Amino acid sequence: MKHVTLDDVAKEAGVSRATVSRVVNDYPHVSDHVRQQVQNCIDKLGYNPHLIARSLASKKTGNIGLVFPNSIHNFFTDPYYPRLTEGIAHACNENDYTLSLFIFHTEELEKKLIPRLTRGGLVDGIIVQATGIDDNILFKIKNGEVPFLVAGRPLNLPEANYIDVDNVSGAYNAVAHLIRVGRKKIGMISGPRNTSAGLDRLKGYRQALRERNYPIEDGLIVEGDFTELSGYHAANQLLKNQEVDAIFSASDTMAAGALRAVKDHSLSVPEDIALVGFDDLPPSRTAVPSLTTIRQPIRRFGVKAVDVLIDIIDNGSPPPRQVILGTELVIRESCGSI
Amino acid sequence: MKHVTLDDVAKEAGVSRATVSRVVNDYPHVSDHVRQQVQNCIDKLGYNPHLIARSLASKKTGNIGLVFPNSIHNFFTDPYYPRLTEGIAHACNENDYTLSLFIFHTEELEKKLIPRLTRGGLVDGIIVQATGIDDNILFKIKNGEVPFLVAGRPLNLPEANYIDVDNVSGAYNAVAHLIRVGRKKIGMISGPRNTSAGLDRLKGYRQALRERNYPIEDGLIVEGDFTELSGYHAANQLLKNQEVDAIFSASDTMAAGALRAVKDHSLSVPEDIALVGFDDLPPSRTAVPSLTTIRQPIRRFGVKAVDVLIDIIDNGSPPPRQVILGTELVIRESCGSI
DNA sequence: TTGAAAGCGTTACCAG
DNA sequence: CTGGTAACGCTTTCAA
Repeated sequence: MKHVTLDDVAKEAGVSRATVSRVVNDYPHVSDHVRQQVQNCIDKLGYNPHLIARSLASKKTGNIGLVFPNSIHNFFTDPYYPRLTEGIAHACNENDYTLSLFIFHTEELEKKLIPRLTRGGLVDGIIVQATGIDDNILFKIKNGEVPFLVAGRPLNLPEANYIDVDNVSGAYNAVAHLIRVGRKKIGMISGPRNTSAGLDRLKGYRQALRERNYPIEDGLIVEGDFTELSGYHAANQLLKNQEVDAIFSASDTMAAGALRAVKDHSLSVPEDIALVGFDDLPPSRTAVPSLTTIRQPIRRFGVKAVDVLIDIIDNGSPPPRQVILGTELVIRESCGSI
Repeated sequence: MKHVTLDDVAKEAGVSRATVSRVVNDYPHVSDHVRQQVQNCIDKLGYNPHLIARSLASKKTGNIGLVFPNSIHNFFTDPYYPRLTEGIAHACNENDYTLSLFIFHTEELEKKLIPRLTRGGLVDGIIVQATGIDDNILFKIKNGEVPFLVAGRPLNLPEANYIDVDNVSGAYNAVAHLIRVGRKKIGMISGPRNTSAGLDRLKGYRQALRERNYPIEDGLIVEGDFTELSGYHAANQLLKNQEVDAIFSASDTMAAGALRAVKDHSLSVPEDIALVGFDDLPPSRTAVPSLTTIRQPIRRFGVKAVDVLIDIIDNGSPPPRQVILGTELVIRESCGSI
């Protein structure tokens, strides 16, 4: 079965190719009568526009690229990324864009594919998850011809278009809540200090303590890498060296590890240790005890990212788009306030 | 900065466009001397082939579509899908294909995009995750012009190309192991009976019992939907109505729920209840107790899927490709045999 | 309101 | 081994 082309329809309807094109694309300046007749032929022949040909002629690919650099090694371990991906995919479909997914596992793959991505006319725009200080992938993308948006505040390219959640105020609210419910010594399991999420959440923690005149001790802060296991180790360290009565974890996944560590120490949450996470991923709701956490609108984040990127594609890059989404404190059992 | 084209390079090198094309695509019949010279100009001008134009001329898009129909509502809740996606994405990149991701949340979206996908010349092939008996999306795709491969055994299209793990023998081995370690009454938390994974794992359970002359009782089988919560409810039901001393769960995620239920009943794993899961997802290793489970090679599954699809794309569809990957019993603490 | 024709940047065939 | 040239299927001016 051969592909039906614009020409076939034109011939069938006895009009020119241009006219059919106008009908397909809902352009004005076509008489109702002709439009109807052409539409009939389209239906009759089962015509579908050839998207590649359209791209070539119109110089728009209708594709958006989503890039995870090789610094993301926990794509499937942390539910955050799938959820983000889902939101972005959904929004792309809604906006008649196709989503191309690039998960770079190695630097070689990056080297090979970035040029193709940024100069190959493959995509109209790129969303890249690269907030790390050493994510030089951003510079490579920046040198290309394709507009891009960073998911998260990019530490090494402050002037780039980006979208992020308000990590500082989120963390601040988490810690402020722990103080409010009477906890005296609050430890923190931070994220990696070479990522903006890690840094900003730590900043919020410090801000809250400072504001209430709590001492800020280095020993109270242990760095994790957003994995469950690192949360477990960090919490162990905290429990062994410090008499904390609360822990703020920079992610739910690490909080799960912390919970495990607390139990291993024969302590209980929230009686002995109040625990607050960050993200509000699905497992946190069903955990025992259920986890108090900072909800970030991951799915909305994805949708908004696509909106902003499309705006950049359509309307040109400057001024820089920098969007911050709010968070929300979700109180459950683990903080001991209910 | 204008895009550098084949013509630009040709002019610069003083040869024809055709020759440059041959160099770019590593074709034979180009003298070493000319090849070298052209290559220099390519590097000098920073030429990158325009992939869309190439697609149009060569009638190959270099794109593979990965489709999750709207029946998949737990894309980000169950780590299985992200992991699969990652494997597929990786394999695509390795093979110089681009992966287009389609997550259909609604039937309307399916209606709108399937034609584009199967007749729009958007992709060279499709991998679709749709094994359910009522996944009519398969028929729509089948009616298109694009070769496709089903991830999992498609219940309603047995003659389709598909790739799956050996669910029957995997489940069989899980239950046989429980029998081997001396359990007498083995309950099962099954998957949905309108999916092949649900059905086949149930079949393996029955097979193992029958072979050892264990009675097969309906009351011992409770259906879940692969979510943690359904595992929790199913286990509760099992523990309330039956004196089981072992539970085989058709997925790790449901096993996590079962573990929670067992603890709620003040019973312990593995002393009172031996527990075996299916999948071997990362959290199962760090669970307390760690989970005995059937490991399926999810990542390899994705890689193999791409291999097979590319084979179909290159070499035509018949004969049907039906690939079954093996599984492996991973013995940890929860079955009580160590 | 419609049609003719010139691209878009490649590939692939046919001559030489 | 190399060059000329016709596709590929569509969009987009420009004229009519």
